[in-house]
Amino acid sequence: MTHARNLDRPTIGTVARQARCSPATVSRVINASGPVSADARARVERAVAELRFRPDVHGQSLRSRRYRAIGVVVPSYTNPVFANSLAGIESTARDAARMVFTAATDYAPERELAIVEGLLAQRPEGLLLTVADADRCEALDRLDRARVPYVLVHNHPADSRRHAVAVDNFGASRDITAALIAAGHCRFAYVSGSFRTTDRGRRRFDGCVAALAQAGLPPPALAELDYMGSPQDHRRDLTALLGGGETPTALVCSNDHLALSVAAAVRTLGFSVPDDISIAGFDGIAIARLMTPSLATVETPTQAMGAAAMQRLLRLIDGERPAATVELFPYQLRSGGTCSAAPSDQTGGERRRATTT
Amino acid sequence: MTHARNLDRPTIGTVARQARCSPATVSRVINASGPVSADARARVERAVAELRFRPDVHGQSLRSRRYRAIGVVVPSYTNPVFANSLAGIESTARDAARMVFTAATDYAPERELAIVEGLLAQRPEGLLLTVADADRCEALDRLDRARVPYVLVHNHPADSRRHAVAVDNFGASRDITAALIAAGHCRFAYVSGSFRTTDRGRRRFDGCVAALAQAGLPPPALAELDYMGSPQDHRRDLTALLGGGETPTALVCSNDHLALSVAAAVRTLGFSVPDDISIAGFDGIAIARLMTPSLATVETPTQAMGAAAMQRLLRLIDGERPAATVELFPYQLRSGGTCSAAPSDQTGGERRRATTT
DNA sequence: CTGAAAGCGCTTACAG
DNA sequence: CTGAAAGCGCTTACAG
Repeated sequence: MTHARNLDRPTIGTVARQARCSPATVSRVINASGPVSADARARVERAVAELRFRPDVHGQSLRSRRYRAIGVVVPSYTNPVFANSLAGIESTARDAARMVFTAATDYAPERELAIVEGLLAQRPEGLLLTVADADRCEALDRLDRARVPYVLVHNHPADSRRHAVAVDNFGASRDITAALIAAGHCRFAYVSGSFRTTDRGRRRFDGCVAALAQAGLPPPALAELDYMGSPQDHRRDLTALLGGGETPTALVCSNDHLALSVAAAVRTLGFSVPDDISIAGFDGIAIARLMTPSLATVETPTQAMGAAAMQRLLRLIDGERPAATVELFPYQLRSGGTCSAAPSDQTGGERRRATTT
Repeated sequence: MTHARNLDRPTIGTVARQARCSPATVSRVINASGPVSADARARVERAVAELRFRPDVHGQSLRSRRYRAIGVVVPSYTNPVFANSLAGIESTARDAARMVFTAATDYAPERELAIVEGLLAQRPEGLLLTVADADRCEALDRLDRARVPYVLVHNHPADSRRHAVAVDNFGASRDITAALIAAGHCRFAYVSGSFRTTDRGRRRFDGCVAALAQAGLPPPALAELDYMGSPQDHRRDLTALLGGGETPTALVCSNDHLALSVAAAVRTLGFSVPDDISIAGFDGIAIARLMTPSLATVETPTQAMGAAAMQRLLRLIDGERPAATVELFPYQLRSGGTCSAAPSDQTGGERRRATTT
C-alpha cells in the first residue's frame, strides 16, 4: 500500500538510490555543477527520466540561496498595455528559465507596498514593476533597502537612480498635440484619469500643455474621468465639457483605453468623430487600429519594452551594475480616422446641440 | 561592517533572539499555531515589526509541505478573454492569501506539458489552466498522475471527470446563429482559427452547424484564419470566401478578437458591415462594445469565471471532493450594430465587387 | 506555555 | 571522480 501523501514524489535521494550513487552526484548531473563520470551520468539521467524527477525548488532555493523567479507588478491585466508588457516579460523570462509571479495593484498605489512585501517573501531574484508614481513610492523604497534588483516598466522617474524602460511621454504627447494644432485645432481638452497621481500621466499632460503654449494657445480644458468607469459614466462626465458654447474640437486622451470609451461617449452625445471632434489616444493598442475610424494615437512598443525590462533585470541579477537610467523606447505617431482637420466654423459660439441617445 | 550578502535578511532566529524566546515560539505566533503567553506574543510581535520580518516561504514550504501558491496557464495574456479570467483568478487568489505563477502557452499545445512541469517543480497547491483540448492533453494526464488538484477555465471537456468552468459553447453558438437566421440570413460562413484543435472551438462550430441544419440550411462555408495573423493576413484569407458569386451575408466568428479583425478586413475589401455582411463574435470583450457599430456577440462572464475556478480550486485544496463537473456559466446574446437583417437582394449571383483598398 | 531537536529536499565545501 | 556531512529557514511532534 502506497502513501497517498503527495504520491511519494521522488526526491534526489530516490534518484540516487536508483542510480546507485550519492545525492551529491545526482545534484552534479542535474546542475552540471561538477565532474561526473560518463557512467554515473548515464545512470543518473536514466533514473531521472524513469522517475520523472524534477528537483523541488524550495530545497534548491533554500540551500543555494538562489531562486530563479521574478515578481511582476502591473496595475491591471485587462489594459492591453500591461497585458502586452506582461507577455514580453514572461516570454523573455521563460527563455531565461525563470518563473514569473504576477500581481495587480488595480491602480491603487496604497496596495503597492503590501503586494511587494508578499512578493519579497517568495525571495525572487528581482522584480519588474509598473507603479503609479516612481518618484514617491514606498514599495520602491522598500526594494532599495532590501537591495533586491528591480526595473520599472512604463514609469518615468525623475530621480533616475532607478532603472526604467519607458517612452518619452512628454515628447510624444507634445508631438501628437502639435499635429492636431497643425491640423487647425485651437480649442483643446485633455481627458484623463486622475493624471496627477501617476508620473507618466503628469508627463503626458505637460507635453500637451507645452505644445499649446508653444503655439500661443491657451491650456486645454480638463476632464478627469474615472478611468475604471463605464462609457455611460464617461458620457455623463463629458456632458459639461461639451455642452457649453466653447466646445473643444480636439480631445487629447491620456491613453487608448480611455480614448475608445470617450469616442463612444462623444458619439452618443450627438457629435461626429472626427467631423465635429477629433480624438487622439496614447499607447497604440492593437485593437484601436481595427476600429472604423481607426484611433489616432502614439504607438509604443509595449511588448518589446516588457522584454527589454526583463533583459535589463537579468543583467542586474547577473551582477552587472550598469548605471541606472531610464531607457527610452522610440514612439511613433499613428495617424487615424479619429483625427481630422478642425471644423471650418471654428469661430466659437453655439455649435451642434448635444443630444443624448 | 555588515555583510553585503542579501542584506542579512532577518530569519526566525533573529526574531527569536530579539524577542528572547525560541524559534518555535516565534513560529507559533506567526502562524497562530499553538499556545503562547500574552507576554511572549507581545515581544515577538514587536520584534517582527521592528525587523520587518517575513518568513521565507521556501523554509516554510519545505518543512510544512504546504506552499500557498497557484500555477496558472493561459493561452495568451493579450486576448482580453484570458486577461479577464486572469484578473478574476488573481484577485480571488489574493483574497485567499495565495500567490500566483503565470505562464502562457502562446496557443501551442505542444508547450503545455513543459509549462506544467515547470509549474509543478514549484510545488504549488494546485493549478488553473486553459488548454487547447481538455480531452487529449498530456499536461492534464500528468496532473492526474501527480494528484495535483486543478480546474480548467474556458475548456469544456467531454470527459467530465475533470473540473471545469465554462459556458455552453455549443448552445451559445447555436443561439447566435439562430438569431441571424431569424434576421433572414441564409448564406453563412464560419470564420475561426484552427478550431479543430480546441475543444471550445469544436463546440462553437458544431453549434453553428446545428442551428443551420435545424433551419434546413446548408452548412456554413469555412474560413480558417491564422488566429495570430494581422488584419492584412485576414483580408487576404477572406478574399476567396467573399470574392465568389455566392458571397455569404453572415459571418459567424469563433471569437471577438477575430471578429474585430475580420470586420476591419471585410471593410477594406469594399463591403459594408452590416449592410452587405453581418458579423457576429463570441466572448463579449468590453472593447467590442465601444466600436461603432458595436459588435454583436455572446457575452460571457470571463472575470467571474476565473474567480469561480479559483474558488473551486480552493475547495479542492481544502480537501473537499466535490464530483468533478463542468460548471456552465450563463451567457447572453448581445445584439450589436454589426448584425442586421439580411440584404434584400439575396438571390445569389454577382454582388458588390470586392475591391482592395 | 515553552524549548530542544529532528528533518523537509536540496547544494556545497571538504576530504579522499 | 565520489560521497559523507553540514546546513539553508522553517515547523512540528515531543518532552517538560
